Amino acid sequence: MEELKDLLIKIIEDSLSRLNYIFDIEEIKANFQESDSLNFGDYSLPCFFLSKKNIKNPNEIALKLGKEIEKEIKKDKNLREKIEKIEIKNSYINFFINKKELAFNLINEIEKKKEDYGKENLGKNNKTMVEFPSPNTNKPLHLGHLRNLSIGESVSRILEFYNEKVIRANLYNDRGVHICKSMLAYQKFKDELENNSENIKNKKDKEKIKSDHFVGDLYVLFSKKAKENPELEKQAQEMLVKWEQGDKEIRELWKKLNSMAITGIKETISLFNVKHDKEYFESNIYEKGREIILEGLKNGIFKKENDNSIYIDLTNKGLGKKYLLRNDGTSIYITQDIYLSKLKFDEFKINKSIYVVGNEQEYHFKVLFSILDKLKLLKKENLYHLSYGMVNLPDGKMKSREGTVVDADDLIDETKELVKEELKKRYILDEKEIERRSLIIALSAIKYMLLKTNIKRDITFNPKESIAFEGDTGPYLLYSYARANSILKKIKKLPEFKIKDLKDEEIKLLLKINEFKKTLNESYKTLNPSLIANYAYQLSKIFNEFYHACPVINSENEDFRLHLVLAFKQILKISLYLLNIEVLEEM
RNA sequence: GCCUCGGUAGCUCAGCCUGGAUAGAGCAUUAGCCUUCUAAGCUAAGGGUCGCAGGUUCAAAUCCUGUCCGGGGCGCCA
Repeated sequence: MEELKDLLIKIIEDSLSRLNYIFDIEEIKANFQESDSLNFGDYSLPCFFLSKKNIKNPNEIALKLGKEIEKEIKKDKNLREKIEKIEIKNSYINFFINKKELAFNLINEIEKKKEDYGKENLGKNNKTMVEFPSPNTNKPLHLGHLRNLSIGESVSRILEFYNEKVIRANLYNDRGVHICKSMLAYQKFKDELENNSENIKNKKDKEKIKSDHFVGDLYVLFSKKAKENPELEKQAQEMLVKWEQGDKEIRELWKKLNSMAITGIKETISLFNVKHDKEYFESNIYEKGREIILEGLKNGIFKKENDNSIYIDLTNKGLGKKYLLRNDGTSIYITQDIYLSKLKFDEFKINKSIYVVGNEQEYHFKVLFSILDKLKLLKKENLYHLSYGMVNLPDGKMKSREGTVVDADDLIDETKELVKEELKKRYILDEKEIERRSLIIALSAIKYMLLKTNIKRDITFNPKESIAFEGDTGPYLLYSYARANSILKKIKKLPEFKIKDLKDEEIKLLLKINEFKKTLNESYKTLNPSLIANYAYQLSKIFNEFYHACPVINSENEDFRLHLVLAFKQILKISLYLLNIEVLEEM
């Protein structure tokens, strides 16, 4: 395609010369554009830029130049085959490429490469760690974590598709006052929690509360109690001190609750089809990093306050003053992060580190990366904060401590139940198959909902309007896939194909399939899965239009259309794989 | 106050980087289409000061400046 573009630009250049027009080659390149409208051709050249220099009406220029180009194209056999026609519309010269040749090449390439179609070696020298979703261990995952998981996994897959070696890492924030709150509630109000079902949010199965939900319920109960009795906050702080001193009883309780939380969290992560290669625990590293800070102090990168606390002055970078060690010598959050960032590179010999973390922490990462850079420990260009927007509720932010969160497990369960109803309405299936399909469909709905919005933007999720299954949704994509499959199931062996005249719907589908590589490349460069999500939807939409306009089986063009459907199916499958959405052969 | 992200149809969002021909989808509303490959589908209609004001340009939702509104951040919290 690129070659054709260059060829055309050359022709334009020659034609302009022959007509004695004044022009600038760079201007031609800048104005020459691709188009995705069937009416305006595949490429076009607006001629306004020639108007001033040549003191002529742009329409007139387009007309003359267009004719000259047409003559030129007719002379060249290669171009004659590739360019079907050119049209002049007002000040535009529109080029229509030969779709038959495109169709032939595209379909053959997809059938040859199959699930590897679109793969590139751009990232082959990269070993990249992607860290996500790094939860706190005092509560179960919520919808915000699911967005994080969706983005982290999808980005990992996109990187792998371009041949990067990816290490998926998760950092458990398993220590701190937040855990102590759950622990304190356990000591004081455990019985109350268990005897009063109103305190238990996950009511579906009271006998067997999921372990992380139990810890989370304790946390919510703590907050409730602490409102009435502020003394509790103080006690939680005291507990943290005891924890740090290694108090045996406290440590035992901590281990117990932590393990409950982490077990439950892992179940959810695994249900979401994500598997981590490495787990870090804050409790193991929270005291580390002090040596690095002291070293930096010696080198004059950090400064000491009168009270002995240590800080870095980043005022010249607009980041202000940031403390790194307290006056009692203890670490701060960022101190351990400096340590961990370096550890990742040392342990895994990676050369790129991606942090999938919400945009509320942008300042933190700017500071972190600046410090690592100044210390010459790591280079800024190898560190990337993949920042994404918050998931909000219609009345504002989700707050764990108040219990106003959309719980991940509950959402998956509830969505699954709705899918089951839909399935029962439509098809007769045994219970096991309903279970299997409903989970896949429910997850597709949730994942797609979370990935289709540009990652930079906040999402407003309305729990009252349950997750949709129609229109721009995950199930629509799965449905389109299953539809394509049901056509292909009808034939035993794929015939050879010839391409006759193409209908608009066939051309549109071809052109959209042809866009896949470009979209994928863009999403790799920008680490933005939403581009692929939107592409998958547009592709499916065009397929459904094709489906209605062009019968396949027993049609005159059956052979070609079968191959076209197969190509569509392949591209949609790859797209969905990159979004971590599993497909169903039958809906 | 400073930094940052956003403001496009009633609602949820594409498009903006890299300016181009009538601004696109979905939901919701209305009207159609299932003896033919899966109706979780398709077709059509209505619905727009692209926050506002300037500027650059032959051409601005897109670039620049200012401004208003909203989110987030600016802790020896994590």
